[in-house]
Amino acid sequence: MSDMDTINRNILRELQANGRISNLELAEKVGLSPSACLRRVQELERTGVIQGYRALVDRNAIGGGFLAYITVGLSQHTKAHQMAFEKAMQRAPEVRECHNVTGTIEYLLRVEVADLAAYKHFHTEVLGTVPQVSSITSYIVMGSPKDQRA
Amino acid sequence: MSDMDTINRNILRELQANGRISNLELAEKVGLSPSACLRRVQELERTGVIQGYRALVDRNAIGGGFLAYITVGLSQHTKAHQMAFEKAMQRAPEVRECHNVTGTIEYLLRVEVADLAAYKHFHTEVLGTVPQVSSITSYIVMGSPKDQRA
DNA sequence: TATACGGCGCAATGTGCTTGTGTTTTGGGG
DNA sequence: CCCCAAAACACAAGCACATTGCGCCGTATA
Repeated sequence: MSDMDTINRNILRELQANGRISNLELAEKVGLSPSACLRRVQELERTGVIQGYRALVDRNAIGGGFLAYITVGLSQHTKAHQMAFEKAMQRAPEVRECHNVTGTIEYLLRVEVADLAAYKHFHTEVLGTVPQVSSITSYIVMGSPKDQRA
Repeated sequence: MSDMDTINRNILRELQANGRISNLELAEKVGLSPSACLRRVQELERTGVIQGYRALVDRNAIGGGFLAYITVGLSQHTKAHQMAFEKAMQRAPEVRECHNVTGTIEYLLRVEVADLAAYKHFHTEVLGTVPQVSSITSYIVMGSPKDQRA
């Protein structure tokens, strides 16, 4: 296991801010030689601390300008029903995140679609056709004052 | 504006899956020469379609193993109060996302902390000290069957 | 103190990025 | 149907960077 010293924390912070920073620049920022820095990054990747790298794409530019969070309650809480629901969410491309949560409902979804019409389609044709869904509450995102998704 | 043809869509798809793919490999996957591919990527970056690159870090490895979504309702809906609340969220490092949403509440937060104790601290010391907060509902994430955050 | 070990810096090598240039393709008008 | 202009592409050279082997040093252990 790679120990979490200050240098590693700095490396992760820099890579979270800019995943494509060159190893040279990264090494300088954290105060290491390029080789030592690279070895630490590779170790972090190998041990799974760094799970991968993603490009951040503007949703509006690719027809995903409509964003909503949805809470979903199930009428039955058996493992089989949960698995069935989760499978359905896996298949739906509009669903970007599906969290199993505590509270008055069971699931919290993040849904990205092109527009309100597409959202209605998802709401009725996708969520509406999954059995055991007992409650659906939509929270349409009007803006995100803070968004550090990575 | 860079037009969204099939090649560009493929480029974005590949970069969302692997933000550090080499330009050579990316070019081969989308069926272009390396130079043409690089020019398209640069154009996408220049026009803001690609907003940046991030490393995906395992939260458990850096002491952020406790994840929750929180819905927040305000007692007053004036612009000044909203701004004050958003400012407070900007300052709180535990808050990774803050969405302004429609519905029975005003805000949806994504909060990442180390453990339940840290969560309690955030709940009482941070959220509890912001005026105009009238309702707080926590949805603690037990698992994420699907997570395509990027 | 001797020794083993882990982490680091240095240097050389290979790989990929990057840009200028010529070529091909595409679209509109004669 | 052909021609021309503009955009997109492939090719190649130069260069920067990633990558790896090696020796050094500082620390822990017996």
